[in-house]
Amino acid sequence: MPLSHKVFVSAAEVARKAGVSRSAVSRAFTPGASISGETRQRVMQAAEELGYHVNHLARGLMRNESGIVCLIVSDVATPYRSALLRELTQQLQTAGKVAMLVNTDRSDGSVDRALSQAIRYRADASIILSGLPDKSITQLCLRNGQRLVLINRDDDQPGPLRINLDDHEAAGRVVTAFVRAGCTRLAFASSEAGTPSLMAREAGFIAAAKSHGLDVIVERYGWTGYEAGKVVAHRLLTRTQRPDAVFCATDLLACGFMDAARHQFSISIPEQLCVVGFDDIEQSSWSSYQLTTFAQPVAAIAQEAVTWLANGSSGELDGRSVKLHADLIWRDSVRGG
Amino acid sequence: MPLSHKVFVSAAEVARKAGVSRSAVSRAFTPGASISGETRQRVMQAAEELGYHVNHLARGLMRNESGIVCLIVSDVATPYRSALLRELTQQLQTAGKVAMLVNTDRSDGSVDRALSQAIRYRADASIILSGLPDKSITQLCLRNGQRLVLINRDDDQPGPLRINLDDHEAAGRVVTAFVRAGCTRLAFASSEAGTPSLMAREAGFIAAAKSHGLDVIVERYGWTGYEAGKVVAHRLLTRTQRPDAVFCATDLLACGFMDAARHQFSISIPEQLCVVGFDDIEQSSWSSYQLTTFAQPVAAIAQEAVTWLANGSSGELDGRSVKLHADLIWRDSVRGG
DNA sequence: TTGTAAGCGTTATCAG
DNA sequence: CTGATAACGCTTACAA
Repeated sequence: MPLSHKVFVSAAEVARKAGVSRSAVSRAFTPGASISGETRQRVMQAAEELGYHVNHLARGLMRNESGIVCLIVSDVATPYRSALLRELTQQLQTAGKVAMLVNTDRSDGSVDRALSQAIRYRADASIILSGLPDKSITQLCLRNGQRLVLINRDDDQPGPLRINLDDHEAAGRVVTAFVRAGCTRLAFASSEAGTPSLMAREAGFIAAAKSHGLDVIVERYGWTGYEAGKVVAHRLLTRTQRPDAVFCATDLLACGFMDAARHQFSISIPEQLCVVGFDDIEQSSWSSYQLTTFAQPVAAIAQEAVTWLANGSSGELDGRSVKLHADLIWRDSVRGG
Repeated sequence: MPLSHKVFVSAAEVARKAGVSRSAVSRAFTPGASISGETRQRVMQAAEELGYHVNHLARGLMRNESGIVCLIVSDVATPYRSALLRELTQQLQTAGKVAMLVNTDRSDGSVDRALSQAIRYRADASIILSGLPDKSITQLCLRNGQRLVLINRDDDQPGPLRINLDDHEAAGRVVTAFVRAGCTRLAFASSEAGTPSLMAREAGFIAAAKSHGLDVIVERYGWTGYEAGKVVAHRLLTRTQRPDAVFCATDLLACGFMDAARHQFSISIPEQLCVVGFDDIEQSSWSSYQLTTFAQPVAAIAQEAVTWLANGSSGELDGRSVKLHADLIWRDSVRGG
């Protein structure tokens, strides 16, 4: 138990030292407040000497605005997730907010518990990168004036800001690329996670293939990571009719897939097999992979979220649905780029 | 500007609905408080129905303990950093704390600004993963009862908990491995970041080499990442006396180094060149690299930090220095593992 | 522009 | 075990 006998210096002490009232101190630290330059100077100097910092807990209590934005995410250590996280925290900071990071696992109610945490700390908003909250808790947040951003969750509840990519359409472009490269035996490599983005990519790929008169072999395994890519590669590449083009739902999966294809099956990419991924993680640009893939517009996603948060809520249900474009980055894993 | 006309439900409302006093509500939500099972029931039900959540801003104000721990870090999107971040946030959460994430850049005073943020939110502690704070602000934190953890910063200020690895000694083990593999032309590949860990690895490597009567070629470039590894590889591998063993200060650097060596210089690893890295990021275990490297004991680091925080401060200067061991993970980038 | 005073939602203290 | 009351550190009418 921390005894912590009242250690932080308070505005009252600064006021006393500066010879002004507490309100003056408060005003000195409030951007647009009506205070004379001279008193502000005096206050600031006293604050400096005493090492005073405004208590944002108390300020948040009064203003009914904590400045905290809660980031709810699982698998933080994953390249795409951590890139998005970096972008989000940075933009949040420059917007004068502070990020609270809550890790979720894939267990039931994990996101709901995270949102409760956000409510307890009276976060101004929560940004959800993983999982989907229960409808009831979403309502609770909204009712309490806590704003919600759903990234790549493809939900249709009104209220939250929903930021999504054009996964379906992007997947169609993969088919075009494969067909142009002369591929005919298409496969889709994915995981069993079944997230909206994964489903959309799969559906879009299959639909576009069908319009070209082509079938798609779909293989899914485990969680969307490197290892899953290897497993799926084994399943796909030991078939009698081996595919000559595979769209991997994720770059991480694609890396595992390529490694297995090359090192265990001695298949050369793109000569014998074309591969496309999704996310454009850093590793995709490494010489060992040079993966053709779609770029997650992380900066744009973060900007969309942060500017929406910066503009105060205009009504109860000010949530919109934003669809962002994923650019195809051509590298060397598909013939005829 | 959010109008947010007092939306969150307060303890008073719960008290009224449950027909008890506010204190009863408070007690119902305080683990070891003296309250009868029956009233707790009544309170909890009313709270449930109203959607009440304890306001941690107010609680923190009273208890003088916010439950917030501030994580100060740059380059969050980097594999090793994000892995440590995941571990830290998870363990913090299970310890009942909540993580506040503050991103720093490499500019001057960046860490100090981050610490100010931590102070404003009255964080119970700050964990610093990058950079080093100014001595004055460190003192300010300590004086205010805010605890400090420095990870891999190798500082000697009293007060904070300092968690470091045995970098120097580990680097010595690399030399042994290289010598055993029959290597004689040693090189050290690093960046210009000049962090304590990097310096320790370099010094340890050179010292151990000298004790074997060997010289070390040192090459440093830019910031510690994949690209730097490629640049350093170019410099090292175009020498007339090409090294036959290189210790890379970081796995990310090693990946870039290996890719350049193999794809641009057609050097085979480990036959013609032995490589060792540091960190054991996920990519090091991928088939394309199979890098022999040192494992950062991220779980142990996080545990050390969290348990120290959990045990309340026993005095002003309760900081200790902890030295953790980095295990050498043998893979295929060194001959004769 | 400034000071006074009220109030934000809690918890701690102290009677009962 | 329970309820009133006084803090906690701040902001913000309101009045001067």
